[in-house]
Formats: sequence, structure tokens, C-alpha cells
Amino acid sequence: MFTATEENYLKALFRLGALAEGGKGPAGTNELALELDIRPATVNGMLKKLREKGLVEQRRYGKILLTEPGRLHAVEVIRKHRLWETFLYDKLHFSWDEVHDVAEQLEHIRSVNLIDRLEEFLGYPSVDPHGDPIPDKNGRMPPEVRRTLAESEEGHAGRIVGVCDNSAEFLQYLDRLGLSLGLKLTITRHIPFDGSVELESCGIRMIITRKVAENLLID
Amino acid sequence: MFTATEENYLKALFRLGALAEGGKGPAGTNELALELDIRPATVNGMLKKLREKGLVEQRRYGKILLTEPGRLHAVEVIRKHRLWETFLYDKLHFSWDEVHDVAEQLEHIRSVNLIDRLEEFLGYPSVDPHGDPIPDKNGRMPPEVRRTLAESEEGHAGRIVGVCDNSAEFLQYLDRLGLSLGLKLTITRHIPFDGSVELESCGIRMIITRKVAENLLID
DNA sequence: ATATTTTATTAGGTTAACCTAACTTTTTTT
DNA sequence: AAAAAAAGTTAGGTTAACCTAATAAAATAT
Repeated sequence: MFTATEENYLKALFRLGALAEGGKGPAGTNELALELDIRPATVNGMLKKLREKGLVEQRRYGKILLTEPGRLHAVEVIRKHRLWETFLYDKLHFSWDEVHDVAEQLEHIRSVNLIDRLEEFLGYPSVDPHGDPIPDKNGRMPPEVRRTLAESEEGHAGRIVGVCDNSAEFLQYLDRLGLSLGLKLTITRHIPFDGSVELESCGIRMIITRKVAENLLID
Repeated sequence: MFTATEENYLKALFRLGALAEGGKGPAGTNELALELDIRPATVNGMLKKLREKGLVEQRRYGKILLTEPGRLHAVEVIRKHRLWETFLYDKLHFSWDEVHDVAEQLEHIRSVNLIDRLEEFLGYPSVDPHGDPIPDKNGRMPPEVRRTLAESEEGHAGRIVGVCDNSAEFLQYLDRLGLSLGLKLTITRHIPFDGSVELESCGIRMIITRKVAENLLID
């Protein structure tokens, strides 16, 4: 049906918000090329193919939109990616910075039953190891209510439910800081001087930089 | 390191016994082409590449041999295939005729840790859902002691430990006959007329054709 | 030992995804 | 409104895997 390459283009478009309605608005050829780390000339050719397959629309000079079939398939791939990540994390005890690259391959496995059975096996999880929501089999994506640690008011208590930056670099740094998904913490102080955030968890007080706080999600 | 295509060539060569020592002996270009359902001209080109990579040797006119690195990688792919089959069967409840096609894709996933962790998760199984042995991480393949139902003497009791033919067609037929891996049975009679085999299992007597008996392994 | 058949190889072509370099078209700035 | 910058497109080239058709070499049969 679709090649792994086509699926990666659809996924990238979804990430860039090629969805007509709200958000950042649709991207153009160059932006997509940047996202995929592929030259614009190549992307241009692939877009032609995706247009012919009815997965994408391109208005006037630029701005790419996913069609409904295109959007559905993008979400399907994201669903597979996040379920595989959950499998690797929950069952095979990968660390949260290792799961991405392998899931990037696993998301392209084609099988009618595989992903639904995997979902069942995992107990219908609603978020992946990074706290991102897992779409259901009909392509419905649970609404994301994302508040970063930087935005939460002083005194707020909650647990880490996700990250904005999925890079291994950031995730390993978090591990070093002792911060992991699900950790309960309380925001004790916002420091105006440099935007650092002071927090307390398990009786331990620590300070994280603004940049870290902006990339951590709390419930 | 290796493409999925290259891995499939290595696997096919291993299946065809391209191992110098005993067995059917090494295959030629045409036989390999037939096994892979790819034209000899194409196979010829790929063999050149595998030779240059040091995975294969080709003596005189024909006869292809796997080198030690080639053999090791072939076994590694088989190991992955059989562990994934076991996962699909044991954990996701696929039927034994469904596992092959999906495992055919999963066996090419590249990751340093994945397959060893999967093996651990599965509890270090020694055989896959078809009764085929699973090589260990050093490429050692447990010795196969394969005796078919057709070869066992009358009165022999044991359980079905594997099949020779892995086609979905055959496996579905077995399901219809009520024969599955692990089933205990006794061979009550070899019928000389047409080679059929009479057997008894769970108090039920049945007759299977010679062709079926030749493709069932018993311990 | 010659003819036939089998097996391997070469030549030339296709498709999917990529690339660089050279435009062209649109948008933005001056 | 012309110049500059940005975005998109076209042209031509590469590599991996496939193909068909033609040919060469070896094995086998007569």
C-alpha cells in the first residue's frame, strides 16, 4: 500500500501541522525538507506522488495539506510508533531514550492484526513512554492537555507526564538529574533572575534550568 | 550493515545447505533464484556483491558456499525470525500459520539490544512455534533430531514437535485435522497399501496420509 | 567427440529514492 | 516598481534491486 518512505513523509507533515485547522498551519516544501533532512528537490518529487495518490493537497505556491486519507494514515503510523515504544519500554525494559530509533523501524511493519493485538497485550495504554497520547484504532487522538513545568504556578504538585523534546541527549540528561516519567513533584519556587524552577520531590530539593522546565510536562 | 535483501539471500543459502559439510550440499545460481523467486540474472549480480563483502564464496562453475561471517549472519537472521515468531505466537496469540509473514519483516529490524532482550522476555525458548530450534546469541544452533511420523515405528508414542512444511496451507489443514504442536499421540499402524499412518490421540483414532506423516515431526 | 541441455553471465532497461546545480516564480524589502 | 531574498521546480545523475533477452560456458547425452 504505502512505502516506509511515504509513511515518513506523512508523519512529518502531521508533525508540522498540515491540518488546515488551528495550530502552526501547514508547511511548505522547504520546511518539510528540513524536517526530514532530505533536499527540497527530492521532497518536491515525492509530494507529486503523494498528490497523485490523494494523500496530500498543495494550494497555490506552497502550503501542503494532508487530505483525510492522508491524515488517517499518518495517525495510524504514529499509533504504531507509540505502541511499539510502549512495548519496548514496558516489556523489554529499554530506557526512554533508546526506544525511539527502534520504534522508527517497527512502525512500518505491515500486518492486518499485529498492532491491535499488541495494543491489547499492552493493556490499551493511553500514552507512550514520553507521555505522548496513543491514537485509537479509528484514528482518534486523545486530546493533549500539555502544561509545562515552566508554566505551572508555585505550589503546584503533580507528576511528570511527558517531555516536549524527545532527543536522546535531553532524555539522558533527565536520567542524570533523577527525573523520570511518573515522578511526583511540587513546584516550590519560580526564580525570576534566570527563569530557573525550584522543585521538591521525595524530600529532595533541586533546581532545574528554564530550558529543562519548558520541556517537561506536568499534570 | 546489511540490507534486508542481502539478509534474505543469506537465509536462503543457509536453507539450501550452502555449508560445505554434509547435507544437500551447496546450491548454484539457478537453484537459489528458484528459492527466492528472483530471476537468475538478478541473483548473479547480488552474488557478486556478497562475494565482494566476503559473505559468500563461489567455486569453479557454480556451487555457492557461505563463508564463516556469512553463515553467522544467516543464523543471526534465523534467530531473529524464530524469536519473533515465538513472540507473536506466545504473547499475541497469532495462529501458527499467521506468524511467518510478519516475522519475515520483523527479522530485519536493526538494534543492538532488541533481540537479546526479546529472548529474555520470552524466557529463552529453545524452539519456535513450528518446532524449529532457535540459535543462541553466539550462532550455535541446537542440534535437530528430526524424525517424521512416517519414519517412526508402530507403537511409538510421543508428541508433535514440529513440521517440515511451513506453508499456511499445510498448517491450516493441520488445524482442521485437530493436530497441533505439543499434541501427544501414539502411532498405532503403518498401512502398507498407500503409506497412510494410523494414530491415536486423546482416545481418538485417526488416519493421516503419507504426505502429512512425512511433514510432521515427533519426539 | 559432437550435439544438446543446463547453468551462469552479460547487456541493456525500469523504478524508487535519493543527490547537486541551475533555474523560475513568488514574496518581501527597499 | 525594481531589487533582493526565499521558496519551489526542472534537469540530469547515482545506487539498489529488480526485469528480459541474448550469449557463453560447462555438463550431459548421444
